[in-house]
Amino acid sequence: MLPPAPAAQGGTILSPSHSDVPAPDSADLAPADIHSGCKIVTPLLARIGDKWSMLVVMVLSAGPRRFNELKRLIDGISQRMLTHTLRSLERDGLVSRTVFPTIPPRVDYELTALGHSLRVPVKALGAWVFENRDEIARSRLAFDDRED
Amino acid sequence: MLPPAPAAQGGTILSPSHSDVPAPDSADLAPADIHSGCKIVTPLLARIGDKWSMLVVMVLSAGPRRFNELKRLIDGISQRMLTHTLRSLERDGLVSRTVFPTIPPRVDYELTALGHSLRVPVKALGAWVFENRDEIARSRLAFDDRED
DNA sequence: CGGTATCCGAATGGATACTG
DNA sequence: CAGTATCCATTCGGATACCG
Repeated sequence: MLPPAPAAQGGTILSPSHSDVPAPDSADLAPADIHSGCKIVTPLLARIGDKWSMLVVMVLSAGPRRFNELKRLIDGISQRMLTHTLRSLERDGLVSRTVFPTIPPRVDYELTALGHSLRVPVKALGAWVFENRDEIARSRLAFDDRED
Repeated sequence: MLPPAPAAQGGTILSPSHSDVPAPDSADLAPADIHSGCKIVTPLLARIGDKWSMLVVMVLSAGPRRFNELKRLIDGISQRMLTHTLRSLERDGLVSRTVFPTIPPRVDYELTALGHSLRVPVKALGAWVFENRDEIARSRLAFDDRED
C-alpha cells in the first residue's frame, strides 16, 4: 500500500528537449501531461504490440531478408499480413525496402538504424516480461478461479 | 547500413533462468527461439499497447484512485472500456481492486508492486519514442508523399 | 517472386440504458 | 457510486484468387 503522492509539480512526461537527462522520476504529473505523453507513446506501443511486428523486427535483426524468406521464417503469417506489417514498419522508418528490378523480381527488407535502436528498449521490456512471467501467470490463475 | 551478422550461436531470446545476466546481445537466433521469445512478450505488448491501459497505469502511478475519479482524470474513456481495462490489468496482477462495502459503494484501484515495476521499461520505451518522434514523423511524411 | 484485390468472421471499442 | 447488458460501427486478420 503506497501513500498517495502529495502534489503534482509540472513538467511533461518526458520533458527535456535534449536527451540524457534522467527525468526526476515523474511519479506525479498533471493529467494533461500524462495524456500528452501517452498520446505519443501508445500508438507505437500498439504498432509493435500487434500480432506480427515484433516477430518481423526480431527476424530482421540478424540481417536483410527477402519477402518469401521472411514468410518462411515467420511461422503462420499470411502473405497479406506480412505485406501490411512490412509497409507499416517501412512507413515509420524502422525497415527499408530495396527492389532489385531483375527477373524474377527480388525485394530485400532490412532494419534501419532506427529499427535496430528500437530493439534496445523493446528487449528491456522483454526482460521484464520474462522475469515476471510466473507472477503474471499465477495472478491470472488466481483471478480466473475467483470468478467461477 | 549494418553488416549482416556472421552466424547464429544458439540460446533462447532471454535464456537465463536466473536474472541479472545481460544476455550476450542476441542479434542472431534460431527462428524457433525468436518465436518462443516473442510468443511471451507480444501478448503483454498488445495489452499495454491497447487504447487505454498505459493511460490508466500512468494515472495510477501517483496513487490509488476510485472508479469515477479515474473516469474523470482519463479524458474520453467510456465506462465500459475503463471497466474492461481495469479488469485486464487486475487479472495480470498489475492493479489491485479494493471494495469498501459502504453506501454508496467505494472501490479503490491501485498499482501493485508489479505494476509499478512495469513503469521502468515502459518509460524507457517512452524515452525512445520521444527521442525519435521527429525522425518517425519525417519518415511517415516522406512515405505518404511517395504513394500519391 | 512479390505482391494486390476481395470476401468474411472475429475482435475492438463507443453509446446508451439499466441496476444494486 | 460503480458497475452490467445490449447494440452497433469500425478495424483486424485469415483464406483465397488473381497479377506483373
